[in-house]
Amino acid sequence: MEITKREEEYLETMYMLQKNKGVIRVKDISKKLGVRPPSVVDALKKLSEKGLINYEKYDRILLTEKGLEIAKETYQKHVLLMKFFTEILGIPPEIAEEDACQFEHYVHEITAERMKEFAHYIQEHCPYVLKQFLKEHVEKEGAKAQKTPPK
Amino acid sequence: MEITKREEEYLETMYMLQKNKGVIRVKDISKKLGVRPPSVVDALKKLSEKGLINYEKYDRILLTEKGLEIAKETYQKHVLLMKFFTEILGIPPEIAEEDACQFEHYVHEITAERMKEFAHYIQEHCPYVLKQFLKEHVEKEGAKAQKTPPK
DNA sequence: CACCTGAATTAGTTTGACCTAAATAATTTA
DNA sequence: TAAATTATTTAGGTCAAACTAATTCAGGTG
Repeated sequence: MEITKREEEYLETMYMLQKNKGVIRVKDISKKLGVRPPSVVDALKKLSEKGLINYEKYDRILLTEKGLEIAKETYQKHVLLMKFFTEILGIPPEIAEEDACQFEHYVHEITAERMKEFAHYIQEHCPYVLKQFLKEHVEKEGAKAQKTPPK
Repeated sequence: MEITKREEEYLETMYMLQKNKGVIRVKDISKKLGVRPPSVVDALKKLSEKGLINYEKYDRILLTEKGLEIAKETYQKHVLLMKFFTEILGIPPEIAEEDACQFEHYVHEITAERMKEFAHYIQEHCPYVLKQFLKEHVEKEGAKAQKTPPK
């Protein structure tokens, strides 16, 4: 049984809900993924058939061992990509979030790993150059974040 | 009318065929995208309805102004991502190719642009650190490429 | 010029992922 | 606890993107 990118997304979302709210509800998945509740139920049934979650209707939803594993892997890639986009490239969080949310499902293991290594390497070996790059390219967001306007 | 990621992919492929072979054939699109010819024909009809290509059955296929524009944009992102993955991260071309092929359809303009700027910045401001990073992380491919084994 | 082959197309299905509207279950509250 | 509200589920679509099998067309060759 193949697992689709979208199913990965569902698993990751459920994992995060579990972590943050302690419980996984259809409504919350629906909200997070921007789809209607019936679509979530469809997905839950398929994930259940594939043995990635335990799901009985009107009952609580739980990730299985296998589902959890996939969710965690995906989530880790997400975090790693977010760090790269925000800390190295200086992309605003909302945009980085969207980019990461897509790329996490496609990026090869080696590429993800290399991005992490690169980030560390640069942060260690030329932090000043990185700082300078960010300063030169992140004026707008810096300005927006400014709570007290210069008088 | 919305344009899908997959349609973008078709346009990009046709653009490349046009550039390389001078003519766009169903069979070649089929081969490049790894789908059967009828699927290509389906796609061509839709793209034609959306005004992105000129297509009459059994006739030659041409990108319209609008189709060409989208194809070029996508292609440019592809090239840029390839450069980043191979020249900055040292990812092997075949893998970089696959990553780029997906990400090019999702990445935000700002992120793509920033990657380009970052690449230039690093190459200019700390080329030695970059060289060192690549040397330390690209041993395997280097070894594989070695035609004459050290005796 | 008729035939053959390979390319392109049509017809008819399938699958994933979504939707709306309507029904049912669970939970809250008066 | 009965009624009202909210959450979840079912039923019945739609749409994009693919597929196979069968058909039609175009170009080259005997």
